[in-house]
Amino acid sequence: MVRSAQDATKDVELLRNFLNDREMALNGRLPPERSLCEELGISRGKLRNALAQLEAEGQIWRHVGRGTFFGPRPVLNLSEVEYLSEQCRPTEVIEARMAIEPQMAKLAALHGTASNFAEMRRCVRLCKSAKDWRVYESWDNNFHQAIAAATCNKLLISLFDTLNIVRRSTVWGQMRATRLPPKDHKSFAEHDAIYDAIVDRDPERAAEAMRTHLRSVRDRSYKPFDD
Amino acid sequence: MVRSAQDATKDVELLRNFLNDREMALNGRLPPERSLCEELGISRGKLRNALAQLEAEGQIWRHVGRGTFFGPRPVLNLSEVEYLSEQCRPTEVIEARMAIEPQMAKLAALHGTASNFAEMRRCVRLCKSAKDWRVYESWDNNFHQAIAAATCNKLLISLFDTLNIVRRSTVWGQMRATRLPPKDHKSFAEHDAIYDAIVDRDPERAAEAMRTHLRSVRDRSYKPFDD
DNA sequence: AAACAGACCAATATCAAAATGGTTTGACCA
DNA sequence: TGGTCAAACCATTTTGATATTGGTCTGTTT
Repeated sequence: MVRSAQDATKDVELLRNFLNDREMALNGRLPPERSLCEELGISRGKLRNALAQLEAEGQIWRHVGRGTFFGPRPVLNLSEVEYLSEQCRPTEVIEARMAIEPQMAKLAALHGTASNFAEMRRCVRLCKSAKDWRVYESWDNNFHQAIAAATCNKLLISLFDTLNIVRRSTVWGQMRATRLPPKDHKSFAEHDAIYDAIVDRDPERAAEAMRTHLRSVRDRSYKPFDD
Repeated sequence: MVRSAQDATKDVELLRNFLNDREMALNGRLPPERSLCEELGISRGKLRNALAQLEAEGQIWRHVGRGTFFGPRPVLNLSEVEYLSEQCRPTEVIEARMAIEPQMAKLAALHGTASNFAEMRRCVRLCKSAKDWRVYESWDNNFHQAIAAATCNKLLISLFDTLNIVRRSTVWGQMRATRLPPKDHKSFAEHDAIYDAIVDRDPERAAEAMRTHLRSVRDRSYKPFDD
């Protein structure tokens, strides 16, 4: 027993030294198991035991067909938004929106440019004049996207894009109760409030207006299920 | 002149009718241009002009090699984090973290489970005992990821993953000034504060502790450039 | 009983060929 | 002269067959 345990730790150290000598880069790929076990002079079973320990420590991660990689964790984000859409309940989506979009409105008020504001104004206007739910949703979507663009932060814009795709694919098909959006749709005033606060360069008011808008959207969409 | 303008709008209407008759699904793919122009009985040039107008309206989007798709906007998120990493300056990354992570801490305090807390405690402990910067960063990363997991929101977790990947790839290689992390590293107390607030189920305090931590990280990392 | 080598499996990468949106060219026509 | 059209060409992406890779099982050996 002691003998085999010593051997196991010995194999792990052999592997550790190999990684240190090679000065593996982050996310660098290790040689395939079949090559590596030969290179280290140990059997594939021994090698796999050592790899398993390093994986448990979070030093490497493995994936069938791809290989073994040096790094702290497997990359969970699959970019398969369809997968996310299936996994996410609508309440999760609205929760994520309420966590992120007010902050984006805040940054939009701080960093937005004149052309950002013009685009937002255009979206608000076309949203009001929409004669079809599908067109309305399109410009409502463009409005929120314009706010994201106004943050002037490419990373935030990208994150919002994925959030937005998931939102659209979960909400799509809902809201067919009425054929046309009403003239006095509640969102119109809320859009105006968000727009005004951002143009006034008032971050806190912009965030609060966005929260109010999202609360309204949430209550309008999920009230049937809540009560 | 009037004649050609009329023809142009006529082509657009022809295309609109085609889409309505087919009842295109969201993100549905249109036939290839070469087939569609034949099917509609117009030249490819005319078809492309009509498609261009619909694209300007945000009704469709096109991509070389992929096709023409029905939907409000091109899908910007390429999931190519490497691209984002090149496009994003470090200040954008820290800005995005300060926008999102405090909200996640808040939700973690609301929704976290006992096993989430245990994982967070483990990360904090192993972070303190790290004898190497790389190991320290690994457990610091795991700690923030545990907070994301505690939100119990798959969408937020996924968004945080991409944010995190970009962060790691831009920050990687920095911070080689000292060989080992100091025993009294400032982040240790900050991690404790975040962990305590979350376990105490105090959302506002958790968010504030996270903001403090991120401010500290930002000042420590980018002070050389700011002054 | 444990370790090993080989074979097999499912998932992924790889690479050439086909497909697709975008552009240019030259002929044709009003 | 200005516009239209068809064909060719380009860069990018998809597709499909093949090779590669981590994970697993089996029979043999020690």
